[in-house]
Amino acid sequence: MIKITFPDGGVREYAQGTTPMQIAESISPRLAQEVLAASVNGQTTDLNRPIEEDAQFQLYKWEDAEGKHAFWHSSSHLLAEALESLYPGIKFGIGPSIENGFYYDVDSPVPITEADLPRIEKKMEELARTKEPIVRREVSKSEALDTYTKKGDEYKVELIEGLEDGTISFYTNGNFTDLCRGPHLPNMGPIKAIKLTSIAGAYWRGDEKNKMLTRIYGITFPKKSMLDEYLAMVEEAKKRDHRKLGRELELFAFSPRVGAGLPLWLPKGAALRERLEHFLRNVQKQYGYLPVITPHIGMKDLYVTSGHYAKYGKDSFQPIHTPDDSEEFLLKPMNCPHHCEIYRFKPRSYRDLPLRLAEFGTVYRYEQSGELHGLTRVRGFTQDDAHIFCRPDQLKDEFNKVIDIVLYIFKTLKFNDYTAQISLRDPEHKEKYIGSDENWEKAERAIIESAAEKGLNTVVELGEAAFYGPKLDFMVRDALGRKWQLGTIQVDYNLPERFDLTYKGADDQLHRPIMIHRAPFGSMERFVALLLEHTGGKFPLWLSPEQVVVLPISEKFNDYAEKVSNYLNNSDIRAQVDDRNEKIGRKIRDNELKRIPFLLIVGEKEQENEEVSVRIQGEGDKGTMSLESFAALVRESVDKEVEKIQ
RNA sequence: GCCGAUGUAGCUCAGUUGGCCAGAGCAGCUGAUUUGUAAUCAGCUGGUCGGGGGUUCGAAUCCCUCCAUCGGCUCCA
Repeated sequence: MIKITFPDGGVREYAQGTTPMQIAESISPRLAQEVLAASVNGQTTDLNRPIEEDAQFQLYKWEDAEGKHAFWHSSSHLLAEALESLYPGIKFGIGPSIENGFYYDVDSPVPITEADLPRIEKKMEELARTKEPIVRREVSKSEALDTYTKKGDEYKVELIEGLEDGTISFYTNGNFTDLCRGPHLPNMGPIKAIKLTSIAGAYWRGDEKNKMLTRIYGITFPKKSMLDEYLAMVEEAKKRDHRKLGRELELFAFSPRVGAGLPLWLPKGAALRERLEHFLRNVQKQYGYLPVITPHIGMKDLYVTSGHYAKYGKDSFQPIHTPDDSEEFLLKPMNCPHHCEIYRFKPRSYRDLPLRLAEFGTVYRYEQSGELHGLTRVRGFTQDDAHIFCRPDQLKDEFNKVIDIVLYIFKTLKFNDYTAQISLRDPEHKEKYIGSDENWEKAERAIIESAAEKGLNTVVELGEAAFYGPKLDFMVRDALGRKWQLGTIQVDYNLPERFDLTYKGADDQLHRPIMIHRAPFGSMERFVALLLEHTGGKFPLWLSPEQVVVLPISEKFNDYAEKVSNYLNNSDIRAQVDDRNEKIGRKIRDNELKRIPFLLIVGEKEQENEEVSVRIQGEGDKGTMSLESFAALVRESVDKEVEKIQ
């Protein structure tokens, strides 16, 4: 007998070789129906793999990530089986489960296009209906190699070559056998609703030097209704796409004549951006930042010195030449070298530090054409940049203060579901980075310690560091679940060395300052994009480009409406009058769709009593109040939204 | 940059076995209406069918090419 310990602490005895499925059945037949995967001693496993020893044990259903992944991973095998029967001679790369569904990378002798997806779906449905079992078999490395060499599948051969003997297993469903670690569903029966969502190219092993395979994405569910719900949710999310809202709310635009990836900020977008800048300037002022301004170009040599030219010169807008061709300039791709030169303006004392130089600096980077994406990835953008030059003993404190700023901003703007990502150097490829091992280790330690001190819930990513130093990035998802880096804090020992920055210490010796790069928004463009998607265009009152629109019932009350609007504008409230010759219902509708926070309806009653009739966006009619109390209401609402820094 | 798809009026979209002057709704303009809490009515304007080249008696429709956009991949100082 073996002892099986459950998550709630309960222990039951089973015969040696009992499978997770049998355990589930022994608990309840209903559970056995719903269970999708199990874990034994923390390792997820197949439901029909015998357990030989005492173990910690857990069953997973659809509600658990592990259950979903087993489900989707099996679905990718189902997709592969369908593909193999429809496209003889097709070769397979990898086919994992992902956050929402799964994909399989294939190399097909005939091109597969979007139009083929329904046919493949049908085949998958047909195969799933037979409830074919998924069978695991452990094989030797030589047998595995032999199988795929014979089949002529060079991708699988390459994968097997990288595996250790004794750890290799095959899974078979129907006529399809795949190299796979598992775990899987016992059979394809539970896969009831299938949707192949898209088809795309993907480099083999993620390396652009390799051949591009065809990647087919899909998602499956145990019930048709769940698929419908998922597809409806995706449709709903698309309505919050910042590119769509940006046009509808007249915030920003692009023009092919100006150039791809070069946003044009429309008046309302510019107003919004100005509010955000103003907000951040105030916060930074309280934290002792000093605003500076630097030019949009710099001599090429500046970036050679910083090391950026060697790394990114080829991927930048190419040099701007003087008329006589004697000198070369670069469109500023980053602000740091300019700020280093400000530091060098005069000799610095230890008493001057930390020196915090801040600039809303517009930079230009030649992003690959396929990478451009609305406001989130552009070729010209404005960083809410600052560089903190400090002594080693100040580093931790400065770093912590920057984290405070980022958290304050995220809290104020209600970005609650961010991920704090610590991006470290890839220890396998140190040659991709500049600077000494010692400095890298110091910098990485500083970030890890600060994040821990601030109680951040972090994930560590190796190989995601900047080439000059490690980073703490605040990642936020867009409406469709894609992750974007917003706030970033970076420790840099390298630029101070390259620019030979020094300060005179209390010991009368010259010392090297440490530099912190930081941008709480990341860039104004990306931040506004994410803010748009998170709010669906319903900005907090303090940020709304238009806070109040006054709607006169008819032309007769235009003068009074104008008077109301003037009063509000004099009280620092952004108000306008909608004096179009339209019925009140029409004006309400149009302004609601523009996400105006407050609508004031004024007619005869209001005019007589110096009152306004108030509508709150999305909430409807709130009744009548005096003009003064309405202004007070707006002021209070704004104050509530922006909590003071303690 | 790579793979695939898309591009028709300011916006959303009809229109392809190649064939009369390319359509609708919304927006815009003009007029009527003077309105009480999510679309008043009527008339009118607006398009080198993304750009260029080609095939054809004839191209929005077929081919080539460039540009832009979308979904991925790669990249992201």
